[in-house]
Amino acid sequence: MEKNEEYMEKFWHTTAHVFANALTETFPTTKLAIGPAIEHGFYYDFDLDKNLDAKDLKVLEEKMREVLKRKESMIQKSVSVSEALELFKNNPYKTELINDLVEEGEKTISTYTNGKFIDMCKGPHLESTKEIGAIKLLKISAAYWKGNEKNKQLQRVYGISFKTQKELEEWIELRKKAEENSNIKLGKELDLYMINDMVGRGLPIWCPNGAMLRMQLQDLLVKEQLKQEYSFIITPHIGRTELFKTSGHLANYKEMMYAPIQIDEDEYYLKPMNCPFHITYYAKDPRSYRDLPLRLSEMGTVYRYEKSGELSGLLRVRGFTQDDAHIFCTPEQVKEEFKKVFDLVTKIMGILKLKDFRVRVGTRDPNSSKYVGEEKMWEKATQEIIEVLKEKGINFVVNPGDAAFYGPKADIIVKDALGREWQTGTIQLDYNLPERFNLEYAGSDGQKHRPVMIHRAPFGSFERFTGIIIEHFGGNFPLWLSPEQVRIIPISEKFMEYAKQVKTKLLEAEIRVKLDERNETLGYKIRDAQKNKTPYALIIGAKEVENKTISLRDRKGKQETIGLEEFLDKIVKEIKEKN
RNA sequence: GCUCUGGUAGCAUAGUGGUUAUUGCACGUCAUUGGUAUGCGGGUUUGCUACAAUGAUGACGAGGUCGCGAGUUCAAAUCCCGCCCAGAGCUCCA
Repeated sequence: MEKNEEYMEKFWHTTAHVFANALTETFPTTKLAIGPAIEHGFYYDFDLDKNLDAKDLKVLEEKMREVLKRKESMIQKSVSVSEALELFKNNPYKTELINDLVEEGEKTISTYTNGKFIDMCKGPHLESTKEIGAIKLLKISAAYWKGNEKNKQLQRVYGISFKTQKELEEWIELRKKAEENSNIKLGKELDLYMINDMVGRGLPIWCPNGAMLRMQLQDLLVKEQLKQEYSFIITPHIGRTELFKTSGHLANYKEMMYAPIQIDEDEYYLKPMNCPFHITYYAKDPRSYRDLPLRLSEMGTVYRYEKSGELSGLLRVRGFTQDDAHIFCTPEQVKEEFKKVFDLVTKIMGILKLKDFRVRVGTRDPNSSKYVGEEKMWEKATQEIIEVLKEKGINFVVNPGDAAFYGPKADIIVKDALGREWQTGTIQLDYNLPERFNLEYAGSDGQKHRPVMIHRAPFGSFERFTGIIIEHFGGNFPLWLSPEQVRIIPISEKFMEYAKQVKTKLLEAEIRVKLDERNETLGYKIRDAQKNKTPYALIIGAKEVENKTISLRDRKGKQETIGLEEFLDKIVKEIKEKN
């Protein structure tokens, strides 16, 4: 049933009409806005003076079933614009939509009728509502009319439907499974991170397991960046007002920054970005074209104000560490540097089995004044990004108006193991900041020139990226990434001595290993290792001690007996290959 | 910030006005045990096979001003108000 997208769209769209029908019958004062089918199910936005709650949803579900029992046909009818305006004269939203359509050149308006209920809609729909056998209303939320925060807030109800009750139940079951993978749930279960009220919202503490995971990701980045001749620097978390004034952050980014801190006679701001500090380093010495490109990297912690409702587990926080770098180069080097960044991204995502990524190019919104710098520079920068993407054969879309205030950007969007898409990293070209800070280098002609900056963060932030990685792997991290790689389980205390020898040997080989010394049953300890998603459990008993072997059990339950040395070779190789 | 739903021990839960707030896991002590999680069934033997459900040896112990603060009441985890926090969604975004 899910396979035929076109059919499901019709199916859910028709269900949306059934919902609207039930809604208007229950609450006749409802003013309907729009109600499309979405990837899984449908929603309907409407204006109603009463805020609906969960009880109302139950009532509405019942009403929908009544509507469905009538088994009405969906009848399409095109009417003239004036007829449509008359038909929907009491509904300001439909009226606005009709006027929009007229502006786009439409001469007639399409409507659909089932029974007594009529809605403006271009379709297509099912022939009859009788095909819908099971419905469920999922949640209520607020949504802005036409998606604009400035517009009136409407109520939105999400729902889904299927042909049979069985399919509905299967879908609910599937949804539950996806929830099992949530970074919030797994973060708790695997003791990866915590968020504490007293510390503050949006400010996670990384627990040892999570910290290890993050350090491994960082290690991967550091090593790959060294291969591309990056340098690393470390900068402070706060800086004086003057710095952020010069950078333009106070003029363009202030609503994302926290209130200043008074220190002696001066005002300091928590840094929302690392760029001003990196630029300051660049400006320290006179630069020559021979120094460029200068690739400056920092795992830089920044603080940004996020509206309270936007915070979510590790995915959206208020203090986070970016895998930041700024590449200072000549205008001629921009394309080459851009290519190298994409090579880095491709390589790293490949290692993390996130091969299916695409790029969204954010360009300037011609009608907005929030940007700094000349239009010509923007055009050049945008052009260069697109050229590189085309040359590399990377999938991309252009999203006008999505640029940073200092330059166009390319956001990286990855698809995880469950097929969900996440925005992770970002690459931004910047012709503006070098200008504002009056950066220069001496060219081969002996003249002063202006360098170009590329801001880039392949992961975006360790917080968000780790959150995505948790969900992507469902907690079953590859061996090299696992906080605990091996758990040693002796069958009884009698074998503890050999177990300790094995532990020492593994520790010497830089393997993250724990020895379970608790006085619990073998079954309990095995179960515990499996629950913790530890890649390998080593069971050690009389046979193993005698033969200098270990009994190996992976987290899926597969077992084998192999020699200790053989195991060491195997695991070291596996870690090195990052499989 | 807005909408809805929630907040009971480390985690997960029961409890809608009436003694000392329920249960499981986790934690501690002791005991028991030990070969690949547990339960039940089957045969035959000490290792298999089939089915089913789910985070599991026993006893004891410890753990909670029921998110916070006012209010209603003889009596509040329970009803009312305010605030805080979380989740989902809108908007925004690394």
